[in-house]
Amino acid sequence: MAPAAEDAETKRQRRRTSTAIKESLRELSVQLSLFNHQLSSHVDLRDSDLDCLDVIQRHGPLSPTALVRRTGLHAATMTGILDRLEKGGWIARDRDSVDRRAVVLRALRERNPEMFRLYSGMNTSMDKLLTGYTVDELETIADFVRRTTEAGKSATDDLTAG
Amino acid sequence: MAPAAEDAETKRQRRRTSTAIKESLRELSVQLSLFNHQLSSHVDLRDSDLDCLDVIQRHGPLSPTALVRRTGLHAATMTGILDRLEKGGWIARDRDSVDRRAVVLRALRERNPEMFRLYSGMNTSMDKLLTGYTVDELETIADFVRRTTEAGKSATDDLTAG
DNA sequence: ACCGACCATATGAAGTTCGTATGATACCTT
DNA sequence: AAGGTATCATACGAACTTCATATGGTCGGT
Repeated sequence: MAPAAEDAETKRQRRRTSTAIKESLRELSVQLSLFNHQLSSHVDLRDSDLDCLDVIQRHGPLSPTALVRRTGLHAATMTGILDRLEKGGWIARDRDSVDRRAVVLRALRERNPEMFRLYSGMNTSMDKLLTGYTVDELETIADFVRRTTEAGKSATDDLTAG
Repeated sequence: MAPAAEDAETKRQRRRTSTAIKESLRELSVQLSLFNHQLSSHVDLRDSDLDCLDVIQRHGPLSPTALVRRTGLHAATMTGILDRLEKGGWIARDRDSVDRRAVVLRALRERNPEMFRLYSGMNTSMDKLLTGYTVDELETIADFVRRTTEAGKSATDDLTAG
């Protein structure tokens, strides 16, 4: 925890490091986006398709409308994304048993090994990188990443609305 | 620093936390990509355009070819991206004074305030979030973000080549 | 049983992507 | 110094993607 009061030098350092983190985070974002782009082209999908696939895997099963709300993408665009994901065998579209207008998106597992292989370089690098930290540091990092994701979600929602 | 030897319980915890970090990182990546998408549409650009703009701002001035190499995007696609960035007043294309085939890309500052405003929500959230950490924790985080970016760069290059 | 709301997708215009072609310039080899 | 090859940025065009709007089916309240 940060102490109740900090001396001037500490405050200066805090400000400098915070700025560095925010700048690096933007650079990380760019780099991950380029990584994602390479990933996409290797499996014959567009960049956002993988984003949607990830949401379906993580938070599914869910409906196209729910996915539209969560991602902020256009509904008609989503139909195209889901067409590609379905054609590629990444997801299934099931009819909702209750609401017959609705569709339920379910992630399939068939192509996971293929995906895992594309991730293996990044995965190995991360494992190596993480061994350099204490368990306490790892928990700090885990917490930071989770909370930054939350911040990203709010910021995205604000832009989607505004 | 991690101690030379860890007991079994600590090892278990380390493994669990590392996995959590990697999973959260993927989620962060998705969230940042969706944020980036909203950002892009607000300034009438495509997602990758902002990635390229960021690289030009951070590592420029540089040539289209250098940018193609750094990002792994297709050269013909890059022409389109640069057309949009130039038309929008984000960058200038200067002729290289030495190599007359070449072009040098230079970031302009005119629209930075506009961009800054779109970032302000995320920026404020991050500032709030970061006050919850000690200076030592902040440095751990800064280091982690930098090294993860490096890992991402290598992993991207591997996919681009392979 | 109606009616307004909602769900997913169809439609088509405008724009994007990417393999390949082009024209200009640089540089190496002899 | 001239020829040939490589490299630079962009043009071209076919295939595809995106998105505003339209459509047809289904739901739920009254």
